[in-house]
Amino acid sequence: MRLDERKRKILQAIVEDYVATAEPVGSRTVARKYNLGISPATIRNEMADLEEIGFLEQPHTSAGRIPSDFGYRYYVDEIMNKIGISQWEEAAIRRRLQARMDAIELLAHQTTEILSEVTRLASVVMGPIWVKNSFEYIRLLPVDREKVLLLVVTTMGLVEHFLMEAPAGVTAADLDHISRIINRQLKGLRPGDLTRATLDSIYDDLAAYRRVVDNIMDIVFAIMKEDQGRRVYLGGTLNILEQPEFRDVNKLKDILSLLSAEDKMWGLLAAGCEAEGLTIRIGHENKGAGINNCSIITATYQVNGEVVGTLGIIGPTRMEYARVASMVEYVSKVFSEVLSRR
Amino acid sequence: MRLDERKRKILQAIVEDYVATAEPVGSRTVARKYNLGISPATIRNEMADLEEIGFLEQPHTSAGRIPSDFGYRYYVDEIMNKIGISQWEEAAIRRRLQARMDAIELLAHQTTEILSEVTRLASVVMGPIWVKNSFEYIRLLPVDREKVLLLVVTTMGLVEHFLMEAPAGVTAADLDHISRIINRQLKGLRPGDLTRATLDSIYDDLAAYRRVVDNIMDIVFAIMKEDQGRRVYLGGTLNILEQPEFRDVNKLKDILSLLSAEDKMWGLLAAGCEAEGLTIRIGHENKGAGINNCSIITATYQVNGEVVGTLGIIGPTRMEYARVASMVEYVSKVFSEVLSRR
DNA sequence: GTTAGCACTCTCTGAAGGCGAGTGCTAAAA
DNA sequence: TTTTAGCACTCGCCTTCAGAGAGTGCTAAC
Repeated sequence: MRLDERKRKILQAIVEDYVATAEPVGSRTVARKYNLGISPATIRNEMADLEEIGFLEQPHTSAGRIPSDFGYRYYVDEIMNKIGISQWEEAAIRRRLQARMDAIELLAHQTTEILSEVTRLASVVMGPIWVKNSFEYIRLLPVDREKVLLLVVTTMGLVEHFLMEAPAGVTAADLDHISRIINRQLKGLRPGDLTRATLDSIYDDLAAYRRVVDNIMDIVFAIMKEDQGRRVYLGGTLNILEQPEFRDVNKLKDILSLLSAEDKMWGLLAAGCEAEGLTIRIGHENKGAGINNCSIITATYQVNGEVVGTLGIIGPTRMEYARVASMVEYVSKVFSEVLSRR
Repeated sequence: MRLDERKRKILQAIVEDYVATAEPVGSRTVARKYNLGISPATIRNEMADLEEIGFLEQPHTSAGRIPSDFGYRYYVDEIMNKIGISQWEEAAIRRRLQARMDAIELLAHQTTEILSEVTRLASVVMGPIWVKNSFEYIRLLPVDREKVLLLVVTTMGLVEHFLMEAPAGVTAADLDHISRIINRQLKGLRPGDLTRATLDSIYDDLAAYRRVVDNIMDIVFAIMKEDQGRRVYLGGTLNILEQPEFRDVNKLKDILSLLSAEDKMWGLLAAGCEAEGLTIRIGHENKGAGINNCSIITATYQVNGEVVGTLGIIGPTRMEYARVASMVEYVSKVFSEVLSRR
């Protein structure tokens, strides 16, 4: 199907305007916004033609036109310009995908999923606060010609392990040397304590192993950097749609914007951290947050006996407190166990 | 604040009815559904009292009552029965939290998040199909007195690693022996090929190491079991709320039920697997699925050159095809790279 | 102290009518 | 022959209004 230039231009204008506004596009709009040098009446004629061959549709007699599936298809195949994405966007995507995720992050994610599944509410896990946690030591174990296992152990007995690549020339003795130096420099450091000077000093001492050390410090740094703990994991956010109180679009917007504001969520969850165990906050008791008609049930969780965070659910004040509280409590118990055992 | 028994009963009835129905509760309803042996008129009097002390509210003059925040607070503190959760539920939670998640799962999750962030649409990653993948070998490396590193290598060059506990008595020689036996039995097996007989045979040969072998086979089994690949990862589902086409609650329900139906989603995504590279399916072109007005853009991803799955986004037919297609394509490229490099 | 009866209040629903956006057609202009 | 201006017409959206229904508060009787 071949369209003349003018029809293509009009189809393009309609598709792009509709994509941008989600409103049916009228002939006047096309004439005004896209200077094609023709009058609305002419455009109306062309639009009638485009409708006849099935590229446009009218929701009702006196509305503008919207593209049909076939119209989009033609647009995609014949009209649209394949725009590339910017270097900046590419870099952002690449960086995010290559960022290391640690085991706790994974587990937290898994936990939100379970919590929201059993409670049918939106769930939250506050990433652990590591204030009382500090660097203990790393170990490097050769696995095969190109792979080395890195273990990072902290005072709370948590172990993170990573399989990394290493140039073939690095021997077991080299690895021993590297880990000794790093351990001496970092021993006892808390998240946030890692300074530029320490890093430089390590690189000086290990100049010969630049590539391997790069890899190691990448990981150690990711584990030790301060803001890592300030994460909030969300799950089951779609469950809130099931609640009749959120039929109202405005209330929905309110709670969604709260949920996606990490700092506010952090504040709300940290409040539950004061007392060990279960906390139920009903409606206005969640002060500060711009939410009404919502309750939050949280329970603290522990790593090796120390309270390091909270997890729980958010739902309308109208909720089955007894059932949900038991669920939250139990999940926090198992979560603590699983964390402590690693 | 002390309430007499009858007021407690009435408050309880109202809270529980309102929790269940989300409708203001009238005196008639309380009298009919909760046999308290008193008439609606009496209940009305009591309700007026409860409203006066702030435990109940009236949305408007001639509606039933709903609990206030204080009412819920009293209910939670003084009335509700702390019901435990069933053993069955406990077991389910525990099982889910202790289930192993492999590295690909983690990466897939991360990828959906990135995709939906850059496109502002709901994103999907179809878990890899491992048909052309088979078991190559495991390696067991002692890490310290109680920990052993398990590496599972498959023909596509993928390596999964796990840190597991082992009884102190197991020596390096033992581990060597164990891995030799397991490797001989499993070599070349595909996902789904692992039979009961093979398992039994392994346990026979390694009866002495029952506990360690249990741990290992747990992991290997998780990696090799057939349906593992049939997973679909979702991300950014809340983004669909931003689209004006889903203001309509029914359309919203439609797409949400589609998104949560894993088998249907799998079908839709597998369709994009036929041709390597980018696939754009507009509206009705997504046949079979009960969705209208939705388009799906997917791109295949590879592990070491082999196409093993697809990832992409779902949004209204009204979408910025050019921009979104570029994003999906680029993410699939980086995802392939990251997967292949491990 | 409890209950039946009754007037009253307030929301919800559907119908009716006005408004406005946008079309299709016709006839004139280029 | 193509383009444009003019105009009547259509149809969804919004507001208004009345009737129905649910639930209350008050009063008087039990």
